[in-house]
Amino acid sequence: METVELNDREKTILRNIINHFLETANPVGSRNLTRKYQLGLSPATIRNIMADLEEEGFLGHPHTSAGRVPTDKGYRYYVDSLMAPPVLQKEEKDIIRQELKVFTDETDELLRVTSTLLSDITNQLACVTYPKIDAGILEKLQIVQLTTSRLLVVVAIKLGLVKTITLELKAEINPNHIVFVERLLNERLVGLTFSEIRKSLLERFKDVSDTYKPIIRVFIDSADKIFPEVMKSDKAFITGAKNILSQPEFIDHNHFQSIVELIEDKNMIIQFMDPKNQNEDIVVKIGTENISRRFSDYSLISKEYKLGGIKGTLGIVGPKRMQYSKIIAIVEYVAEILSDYLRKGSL
Amino acid sequence: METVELNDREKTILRNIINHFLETANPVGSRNLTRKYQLGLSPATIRNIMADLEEEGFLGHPHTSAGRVPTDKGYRYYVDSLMAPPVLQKEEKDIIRQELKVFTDETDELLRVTSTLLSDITNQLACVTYPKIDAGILEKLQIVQLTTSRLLVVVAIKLGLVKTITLELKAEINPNHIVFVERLLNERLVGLTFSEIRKSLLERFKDVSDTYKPIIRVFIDSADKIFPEVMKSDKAFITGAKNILSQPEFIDHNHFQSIVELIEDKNMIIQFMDPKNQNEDIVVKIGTENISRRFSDYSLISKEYKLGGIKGTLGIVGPKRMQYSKIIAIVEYVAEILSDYLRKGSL
DNA sequence: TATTAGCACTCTCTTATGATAAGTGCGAAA
DNA sequence: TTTCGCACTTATCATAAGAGAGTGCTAATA
Repeated sequence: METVELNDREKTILRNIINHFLETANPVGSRNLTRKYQLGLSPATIRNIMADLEEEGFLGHPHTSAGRVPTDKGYRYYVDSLMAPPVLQKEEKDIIRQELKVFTDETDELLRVTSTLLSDITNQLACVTYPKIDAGILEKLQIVQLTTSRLLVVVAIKLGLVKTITLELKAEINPNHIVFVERLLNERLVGLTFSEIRKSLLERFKDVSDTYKPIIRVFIDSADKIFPEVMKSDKAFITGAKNILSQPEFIDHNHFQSIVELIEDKNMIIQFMDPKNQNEDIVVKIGTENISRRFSDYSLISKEYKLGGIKGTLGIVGPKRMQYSKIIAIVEYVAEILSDYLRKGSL
Repeated sequence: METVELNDREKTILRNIINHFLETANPVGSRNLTRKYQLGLSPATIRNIMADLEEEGFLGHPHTSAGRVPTDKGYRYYVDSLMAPPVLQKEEKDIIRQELKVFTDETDELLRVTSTLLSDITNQLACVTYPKIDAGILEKLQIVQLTTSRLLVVVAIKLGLVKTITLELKAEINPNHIVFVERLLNERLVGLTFSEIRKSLLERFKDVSDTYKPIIRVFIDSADKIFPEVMKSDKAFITGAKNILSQPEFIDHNHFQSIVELIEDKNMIIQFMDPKNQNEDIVVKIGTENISRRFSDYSLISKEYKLGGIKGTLGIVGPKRMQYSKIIAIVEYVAEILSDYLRKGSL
């Protein structure tokens, strides 16, 4: 795709068209545009420019005699070069900071609140994934014996996250053995990342004497559960369906239903937000820029949040027609605050 | 409300009308009825009977010249006296039992799978609440020290459920104190139900020496979190929105949206299924029989499942037009299997 | 007396029709 | 290069007409 240089007048027109469309959701015509913005140009001139912009692929027609609508390329250009820079007012920042000052030590609750906040203030479908503890470093492992054959394993990750798993054993267990195994596991695994542990677990405990073999065996077999890639099978919080559904693009029944399916099948969105596609910066994917065909009518704005080496993703999904500038600013700020909170906060 | 006795012919007609409506979702007319069922009666006669049934309040008209539609009273009579008895085929039972044989020790996962199963086979919105551990008996309490000022409390309930909570302390803690406090808590609380503990906690630890007071204090302050009424704040699994939304009664946009709000605000449904309104038997609430105005267009079928003294609720919500007989049988059987599983199973 | 036939009437749903409004594209004028 | 004027296109809305399904009532029938 060749890069086309737009002159100032074209830029202004394109910016106005998109701004107008973002507000009204109606295809914007030349007449309408001159009435709303003082451009010192007649509708006919605007039409000529519009025709040029359409030629270049920034605009489209729903049908011959409708107004113009931005294409994905148009949105992209808008986000990159035309829109107002994404900044938040001090008051808006204050609100976000306030809302996230929840009293909770539960990761669950914190992430849920974050997601709700994000969906409420952006009016979009929000998603906050669990942090990928894959890169987390094991700080301490403790075993609590629940019954003669059931163990609760407490896994503490550096910097504050805690995870618990119950293990079922076939035979009864000698409490003394547990103490020994616990010490052994700690001696050999503390300081390693989860992914290192999963890879090398078998190797590291080859030498264990037959007395403790059965117990160690269970740990090795359950390694994927105890030291998983992500924190939970139910890997994300998704909120705000009602926001997105009340938008005018969803008068259509099919769209409606596809969104509902999306919400119920969290995996779709989670994949969509896969941190693999994520770097330090905020990610904005517009329409067909998304890998999956199913999302070609939506835009995604997401950002990584992190705590040391442990990363998660948060963001929003919505119709392509959205207030990019404002929402980008919000997503960025929420990610920042959440990272701060995880670093300093009680969690 | 006076009880009206219907004669056999009226019963047959009413049953046929409702059965037909359940299938087609269209108001059923006299002509249509004679064509489908061999009744040995002319449309005119049927019309007379229909008029009688409408007089008694079992049927209604959407408008003057439409066919008849069951009223809530009609459905109620149908469920109580007309429909085929709710029984499942052996194969159907087998499928349910198979599906619930998931390999998991996590309560979360089990309940989620149950909810998914329920919504899939009933084609309705399914809900499975967390068990009310209020009546659960404390079996054992263990404290794991995560850092100098953070504790993980492991609460084991008789019969297999486990709950963990993290506590944040203001001051640093002496590990020896923890061992002492743990013993003390166990000595005085094991064997009591959660609700007993919450009520009497303060009283029971009045005499504790000043050395341990601060730690005990934290436990007393967090009693509602450690020994809560329900297992989790996020108290239920709700699945199957797409099923319910694909039904013909949801062509209407408003209905659509209200359902989506419902799914996001789990509290509504949970209250709706409140075990207080629940006894041993299956509960069927039709339309306006529901307390909340918001549910007057829906029917609820729910049943308690239990494990010793600990009870939860599971069930479905859907449009009043549903296959009552089949769904009642399914809900009943799933509750039974889940109770069995919780009693005998690995959980 | 219970049942049926016949008929006028009502309401919804679909399709056709025409008018209106918003917008485009293009040739010609400024 | 910009603007004007004009023919043309398309969506939207309201209205009208006709078909289809069903009811309610009266009169005839078994």
